[in-house]
Amino acid sequence: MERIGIGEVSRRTGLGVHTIRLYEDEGFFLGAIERDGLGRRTYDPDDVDWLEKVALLREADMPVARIAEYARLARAGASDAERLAVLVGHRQRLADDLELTRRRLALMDEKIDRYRAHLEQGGSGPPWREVVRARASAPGP
Amino acid sequence: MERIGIGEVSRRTGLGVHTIRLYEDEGFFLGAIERDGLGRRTYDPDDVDWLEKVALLREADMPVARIAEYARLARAGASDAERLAVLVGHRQRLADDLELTRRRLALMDEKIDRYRAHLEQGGSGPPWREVVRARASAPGP
DNA sequence: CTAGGTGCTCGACCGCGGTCGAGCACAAGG
DNA sequence: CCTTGTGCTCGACCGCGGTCGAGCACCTAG
Repeated sequence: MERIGIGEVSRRTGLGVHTIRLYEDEGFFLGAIERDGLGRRTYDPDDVDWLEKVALLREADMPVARIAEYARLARAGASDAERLAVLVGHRQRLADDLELTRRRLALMDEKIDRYRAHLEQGGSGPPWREVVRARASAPGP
Repeated sequence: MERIGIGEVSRRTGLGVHTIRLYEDEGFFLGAIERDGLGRRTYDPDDVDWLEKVALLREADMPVARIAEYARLARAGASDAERLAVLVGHRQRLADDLELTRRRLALMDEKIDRYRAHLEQGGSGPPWREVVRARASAPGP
């Protein structure tokens, strides 16, 4: 087993060294990361494989705490169902996000359509221009 | 024109008073909010109408800075196209978000499918169990 | 001896959008 | 007089996930 340094892990995974250390603090790894005689972290290729897996979960926007939980279950030898549930739980969150974004998009489309309709109907400006004018012509005390 | 206090605005819009003051600092309003003799903000119904509109933009997740820009354009009497562009720009961002979330969802689905396939194929655990076992049976120094 | 490379810890800072509390001022009403 | 209600400012704090820098230790090559 070759043992590699954090810089090499960074190069292989594309993660910054600060981030890798952070992930360790958050409990992402399956076991404790060993140190060499100088106190430097040393990783083996399995660590890197695992790290790439959890980094992929991050790319899927799984929250750090969720990933930590996932790793904790793996460490503790929890049932398959429990681990799977974490993945499925996040999938659900993404599905909800998708729906939320859809609604927001619909909202913007509605606003934009109204705006355009207003302009085409000969509106010389948005519905607020009058308000701005009123303020301009009647400045406060 | 009735002038109402910030508490009443809060009640009408559902926004917290802190938030309303924050929005003022961010430049959301079309004009300066007047104060009464005691230094308290007073709003008229037009302010509330406008505030409800920008709050709707927030519900569509438009960033505060973008809304501020939108308001600035309205104040400055910018062209319709400019104002519309802000809305359309945000619409685009939402469309991008939607696509991103779709990709993340696909990623999770793939992971989950793989996991399930692995279990059905008689795997007694996830592909990493071996790694965990190896660590457990050969604990470090 | 010095420079360069690798790594360490600790703590600050970033964006984002609130959210809260302390400590104050003032008015109305019992 | 004292309470209650309303509001003010200023600055701290939250979650989230990094990202960075300072100051240090140590090895190796020239």
